[in-house]
Amino acid sequence: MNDEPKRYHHGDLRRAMLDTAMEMLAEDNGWQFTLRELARRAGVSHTASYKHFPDKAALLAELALIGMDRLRVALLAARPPAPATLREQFLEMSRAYVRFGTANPNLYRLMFSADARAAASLRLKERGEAALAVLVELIEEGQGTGWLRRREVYEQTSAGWAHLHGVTLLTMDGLLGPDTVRSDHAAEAALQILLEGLEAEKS
Amino acid sequence: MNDEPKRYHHGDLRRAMLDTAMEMLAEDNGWQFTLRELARRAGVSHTASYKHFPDKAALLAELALIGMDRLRVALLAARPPAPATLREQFLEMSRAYVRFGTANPNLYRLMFSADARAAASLRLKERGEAALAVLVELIEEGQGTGWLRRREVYEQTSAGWAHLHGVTLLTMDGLLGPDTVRSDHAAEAALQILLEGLEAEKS
DNA sequence: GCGATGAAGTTACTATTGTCAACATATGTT
DNA sequence: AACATATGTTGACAATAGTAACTTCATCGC
Repeated sequence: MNDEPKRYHHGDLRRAMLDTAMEMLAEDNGWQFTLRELARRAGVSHTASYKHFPDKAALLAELALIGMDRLRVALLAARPPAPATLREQFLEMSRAYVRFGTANPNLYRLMFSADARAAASLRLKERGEAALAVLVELIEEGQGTGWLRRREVYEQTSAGWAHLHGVTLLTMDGLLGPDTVRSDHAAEAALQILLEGLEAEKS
Repeated sequence: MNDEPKRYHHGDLRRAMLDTAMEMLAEDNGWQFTLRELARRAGVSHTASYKHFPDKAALLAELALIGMDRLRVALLAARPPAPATLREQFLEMSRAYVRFGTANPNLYRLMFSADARAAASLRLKERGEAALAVLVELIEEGQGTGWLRRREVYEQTSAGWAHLHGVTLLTMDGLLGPDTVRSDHAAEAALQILLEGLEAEKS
C-alpha cells in the first residue's frame, strides 16, 4: 500500500468508492447521494463506477452487506468477558445493537431498506442472520442453564431481534420516550421488559 | 360528487392526487414514483401538484400523516367488544398493528422514513402518538387492574411500540421466522413473549 | 522483449426528473 | 361587469442514472 498518489488506473477504485460512499451515507441525505458526486469525491469520472457495480442499487446493496458485517463485529466486541452472567452478556450486546443503529442511522436504515433488499435479498438475509448468530447462541445456552424459559429457540430469537430492531429505529426517529431526554431511559427499560418476557420465572 | 367528467378546474385535485399517490405507493417502487407519472394518472399537467404541495417531500409527508390516521382507525376497529379481557384486547390490537403494516408495506415504511420525517417531523410524531393512544390507555388500565406489572407507563409503552414496530418490519422483510412458512407463527410467538414481559407474575 | 487481449477509465449522448417562471383560465366577491 | 385570486398549463433549466464508443494501461503467452 501507500503507492504514489496519481495512478492512471487508481489501484483499487472499487474499495475506494465503497469507502467514500460509506462516508457520504453518514451525511444528511442518506443514500440519496448522487453517483456523480461520489465519483467527484473519489476523483474519477462519473461513469467509472459502472465498471465495478452494475448500477446504483448494487452499490447500495454492497454497503448494506458491509453494514451487516460491521454489526456482527460490533456485537461480538461488546460481549463481556468471562465472569459475566448470560444476562449481563445479553444486555450488553443488546445495548451494543441499539448503539450501532443510533451511531450509524443511515447505514442501519439502508441495511433494512427496500432499496437494498431489492438488489441483494438473499445475501442480505444470510449476512443478517450471521450477525445475529451470537444472540441465538446465547439464547440456546440460556435455555440450557435454565435462565430462559423453554420455548422454540426461533420464537425467542424472533422476539428478541424484533424488539431490538424496534427500539433501535424508534430511538433513531426520536419516537421512543415521552421526550428526547428520557429516550435513553426508555430504551433501557424496553430492554429490561424484553428480558422479563424471555426469562424463566424466578424460583 | 359524480360531476361531469371534464372540469377545467378538476374540483378537488388535492384530494385526487393524494388518492392516486396512495395507489402508486402500493406498487413496486414505493414512494419512488415520479411526480410526472402521478400527474399523468390524475389527468393533469406535470406541474399541477405545485399548486397544492410545495414539493414532492411535502406530498409524501402528507401521505405519511394519512397513514398514521389509518393506523389509528385500524387499531380502534380491531378492539374486541365487551366481554373480552384486557389481554385479549391487547393481543387483538397488536395483531391488527402488524397486519396493517404487512398489508401496506410501503405506506408503513414511508410513515417512519427519513424522507417523511424531514418534511413533517413534528406533526408526524403527534399523529403517531395519537395512533398509539389506544394501546397506552390499555396499558394504564392494565396496571390499574393488576394485570400488568407496575412500572412507568411510558416504559411499557415504549417497549410495546418498539416490539410491534420490529415485528411488523421484520415480517415485511421476510426476516422473522426461520423461513417464510413459519413467519406468521414467529410473529404470534413474539407477541406472546412481549406480553409475558409486561404482565405481572401469575399469582 | 513484445504484441495482443481485456480490464479500467473517459467523453459524449439520451431520456427523465424535480422545480421554476410566465402565462392562461375559471371563480367568487364587490 | 370587473377585478383579484386560486387553479392549471406551457415551456424551460439544470441535474441525474445509465449506454455506447473510444482510450489507456497492465498482464500474459510466446
